[in-house]
Amino acid sequence: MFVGMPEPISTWAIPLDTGSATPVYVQVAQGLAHRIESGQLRRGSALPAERDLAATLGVSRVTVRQALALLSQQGLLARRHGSGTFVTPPAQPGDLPSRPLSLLASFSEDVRSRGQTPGAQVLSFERARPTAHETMSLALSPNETVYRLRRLRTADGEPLAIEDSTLPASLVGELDQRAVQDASLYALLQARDLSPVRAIRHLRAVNADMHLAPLLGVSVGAALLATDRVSWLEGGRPIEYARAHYRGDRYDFVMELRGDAR
Amino acid sequence: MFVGMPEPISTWAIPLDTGSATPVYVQVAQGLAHRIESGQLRRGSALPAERDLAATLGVSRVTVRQALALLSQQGLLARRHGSGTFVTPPAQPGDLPSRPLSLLASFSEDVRSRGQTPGAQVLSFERARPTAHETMSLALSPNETVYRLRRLRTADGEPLAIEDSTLPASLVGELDQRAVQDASLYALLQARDLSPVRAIRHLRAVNADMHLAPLLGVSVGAALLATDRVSWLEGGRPIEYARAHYRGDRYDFVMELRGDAR
DNA sequence: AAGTGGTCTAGACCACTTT
DNA sequence: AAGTGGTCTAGACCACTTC
Repeated sequence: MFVGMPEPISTWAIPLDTGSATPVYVQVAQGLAHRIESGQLRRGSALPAERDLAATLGVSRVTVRQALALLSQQGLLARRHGSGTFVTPPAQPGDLPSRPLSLLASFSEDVRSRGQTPGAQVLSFERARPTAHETMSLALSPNETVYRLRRLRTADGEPLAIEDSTLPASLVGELDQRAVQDASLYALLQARDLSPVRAIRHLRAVNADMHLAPLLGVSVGAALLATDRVSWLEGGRPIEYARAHYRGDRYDFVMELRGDAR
Repeated sequence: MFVGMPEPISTWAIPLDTGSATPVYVQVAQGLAHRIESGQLRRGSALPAERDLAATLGVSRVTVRQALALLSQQGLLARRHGSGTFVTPPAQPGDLPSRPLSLLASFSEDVRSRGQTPGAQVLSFERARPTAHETMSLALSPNETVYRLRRLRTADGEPLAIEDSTLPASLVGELDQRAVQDASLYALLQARDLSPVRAIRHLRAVNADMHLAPLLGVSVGAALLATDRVSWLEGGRPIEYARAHYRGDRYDFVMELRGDAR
């Protein structure tokens, strides 16, 4: 395809060794990755169309797509249907602004402390019987019921996390969807004198599955920071079990550790 | 392919709506995911060969491969070249054993506290000029040099993390590869009276890139828990900057939070 | 309307694992 | 030797975005 004068096509030439042990699509991916990491391809710049790349490299379009998929999985590229493929070097650890430390803070406080505006959108709300896992985590007795709340959490309007909260109904009293819609859940608990004083939080990294990916606006397989948290009241009774999945590209978790090395 | 009597092929039938808005490969993936999540497919059980699945479903093999790739990205399936495709439901948060809390502990202590045996394999060791990021993190003055150490960290012999450590040469004194080979780095520092008393740690979730994936024995795109940590001595001087990438499927990070809710 | 990425096909050959 | 997943091709049509 001849266009006016965009970029010399020769810029996109990548030496390919078809007889090599490393697959062609990996060679293509490495070639492009090198251009990105060395700064030859600026953030946001567009790649040639798949068909053009295939033609200049002398490989099939499917092979080019395999290479682009590989780089997209790594977060180096973003593909926009009908528009093009663009360079999106992921945020480097080094260029993160130093942020306040996360303590026993709610999502809202956490986001606010980062200088952004928190938001929530209730995806589901129900009163139900607890699962086996919830029963154990919240130290429930048989026949107790729980409130279960799923919210999309946003920062400056952008999806940041999916948060699933479970609270023992017997402890929090009556709760309806309206009460939980706008305000911070912690603020609501605080109003009822149910502020947690201790929490244990697990953090893991997982790949986004088909259910979570569309909710967060990421592609399947994107890295998510998954956290499980159980919070206790002063007296030692569990008040909340919360599981959250944060977008890996939009969130980092900060903690401070003190004490002597042992 | 007719084999003896493995599984009725009809078990693998998935209703496909070729005219639907959702792509066929997604439908296939959802059908398989449902079987896995509902427990119809036990952990470790093998799927039919790609060619067989394609034949029974009436789609091309490429389409089947797209579906399997999707599930593989989510960690539901493991594909073994020459052997087959197997069900590997990822560890659920709920079925993790409760583990001791991570404090200001070294990797070795951390792994040991989980009841496993830590190991290390030095991938590279050098004395060099610091990068701009290292200079800032370690508060170095110009012209200072650093030791840079890259190690594969293992638990019970299995790859668990890649750890990149940077230490100011002026502070730690002479260091050679032998000294750093077997022992814990923290133990070595402790011997020189250089135990950190405070650290700040950032955690994020990232997708494994082409460099890290093979080192950790995971596929490109697998979720990794990335941590950045700066440690300080009693006097407030930075003694170590460490970046680690943990396998998301083998590691979870635990922390305890105290204080009143505010 | 033109250009882009997304999906799908049918077939081929290679590389690895198991028997 | 047989069966498996891995790679690659050439071509087709669809869906979305931009002009």
